Amino acid sequence: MDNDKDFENIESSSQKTEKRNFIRDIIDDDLKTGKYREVHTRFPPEPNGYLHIGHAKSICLNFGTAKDYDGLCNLRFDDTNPTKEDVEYVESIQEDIRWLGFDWGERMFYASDYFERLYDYAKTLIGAGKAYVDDLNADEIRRYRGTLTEPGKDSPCRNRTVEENLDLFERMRKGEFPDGSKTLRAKVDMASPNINMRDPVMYRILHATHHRTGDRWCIYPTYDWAHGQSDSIEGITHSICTLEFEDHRPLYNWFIEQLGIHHPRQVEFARLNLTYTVMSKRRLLQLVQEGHVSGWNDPRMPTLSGLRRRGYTPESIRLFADRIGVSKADSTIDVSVLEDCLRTDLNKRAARVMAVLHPLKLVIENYPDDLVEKLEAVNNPEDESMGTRKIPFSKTLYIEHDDFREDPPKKYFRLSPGAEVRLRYAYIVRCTGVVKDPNTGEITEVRCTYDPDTKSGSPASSRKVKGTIHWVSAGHAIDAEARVYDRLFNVPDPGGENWKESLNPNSLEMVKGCKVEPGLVVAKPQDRFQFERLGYYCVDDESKPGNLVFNRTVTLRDTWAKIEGK
RNA sequence: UGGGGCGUAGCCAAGUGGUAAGGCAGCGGCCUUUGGAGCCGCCAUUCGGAGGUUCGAGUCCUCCCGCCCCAGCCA
Repeated sequence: MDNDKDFENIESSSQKTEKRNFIRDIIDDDLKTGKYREVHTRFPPEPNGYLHIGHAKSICLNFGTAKDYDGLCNLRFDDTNPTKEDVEYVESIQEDIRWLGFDWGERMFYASDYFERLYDYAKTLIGAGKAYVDDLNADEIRRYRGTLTEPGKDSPCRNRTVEENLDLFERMRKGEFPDGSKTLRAKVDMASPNINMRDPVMYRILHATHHRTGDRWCIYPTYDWAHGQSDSIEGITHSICTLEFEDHRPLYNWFIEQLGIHHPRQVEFARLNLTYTVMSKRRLLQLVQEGHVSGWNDPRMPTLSGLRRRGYTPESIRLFADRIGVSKADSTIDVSVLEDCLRTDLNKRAARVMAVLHPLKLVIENYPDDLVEKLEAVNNPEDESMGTRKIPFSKTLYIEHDDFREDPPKKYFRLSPGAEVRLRYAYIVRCTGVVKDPNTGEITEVRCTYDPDTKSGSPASSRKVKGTIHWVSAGHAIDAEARVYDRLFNVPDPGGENWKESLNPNSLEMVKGCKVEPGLVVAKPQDRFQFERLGYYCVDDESKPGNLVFNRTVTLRDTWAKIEGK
């Protein structure tokens, strides 16, 4: 409930007034004509991998649409292939959907719940002369299938009697035949221009242990056979799926019609593609297995667990799903859309804090040696209710290395010899010089003087200076590590066979020796902050008291980088 | 070249015969103790192309072009 409220607050204006898309048009029509009386959808993942942002689009669509129409959405695991599936995945999938903010109530199902029923349905089809046991092996089936331009030809087994088919099918179930030696096929049309109708396989023999049914079965339904009937059994009204299943729809309809059971309506939409990443399970699995990333939840991964660890919020992902819309046109969304959704959300709720990633010592020559002032800082200028805090200020500070240039370019508003800058929430200082390492020439310290009249909040503080920089007090700051993430790939579309060549070698920079304001001692994993002027960071799961680790979630919009880049 | 889909701005996307919403990106400006945020403005005489119907076409018709998917006992 809270989530919904927050979410609505994010997107205030025009966009959220009404979500329009072709699927809602279809539903409106079905409701109006009385084809269906309510809306019942389902999200049907195969538990063979972790969910990614593309699944999030589907989850938001299925759960979101059902909710908006006061309908229901089931979670169903399409677990028809025991050789690829695992409980590890069914657990992570549930966790990710819940985290995203959706709830399937008591309606969590498995296709394997229906194995017995599917078996009976199959016998019904056999009895009606609409399915047969085939002795052809995989290779032979492929050859008999024909090609895109030539029709297939009938299997020699196609005209077995009902009795023989029934007998053989029962013996398949009993385990009398080895893997791959027989299949049950639907008897449709080997000459159909739609290859999916050329007697598709319904059951294959697989002596494999299933993560739920164990060794009870040695024949398993194919997806094509199981999916539509599972939807039907659950009373699904709208089976929303991706485009590649569009030409399977005639087959699914055929099964349903032969069986005379509840007929869901399948609607297909275009799957999500995002720039600078890959989305296929095969490739994601490869990234994990070959060690290009640390795991499924590596913060650079487009998986929900990766995005979560990176610091993405469920609200930002739901907003994203809303903004990109749904259509049937193949599309690739610019990752900046996702990033903007995140900033929109975090800007309103992340507490501001000062952190220096690359510390450079700044000494205020005319500041008393032992004085420590507690200065008041605003926690979030976007939300007054988040209050203020006190931060210590002293003679020796750390500033960002980037915020000082000995030889500043034009329009550089930060510190340089002779220049004045505002120290955020503190004083205006003027740079008086630098101290260099006599051997390396490296700047080890910046010297400055401060103007005591310009303390933040005092009347004279209204004096304008061009720049404001962040800082921490050297004697009070605590150490931290920052993991600065960048896009996983160097190119917008890492497609083709050589996709791994465009992996970004600099997608992770470990920055040790960061200095952060003392209040952060209490930060716990998943806490999110805005490091002022730098970006949004969240505490990593590996972070421990005394060994703080922050992940950079996303940078702030950086106008200066843009100017300097030109 | 069989079948199924899809083409509206750099990227998405509304639009349902009445004169091209919105978002992201980009570009100007205002404002600012975050080069953040916010605010204002600009950004499609035209909807893949060509014909046709109509007083009127992104929407209807015809032809053409381009892109995606399908020949797993994967999903």
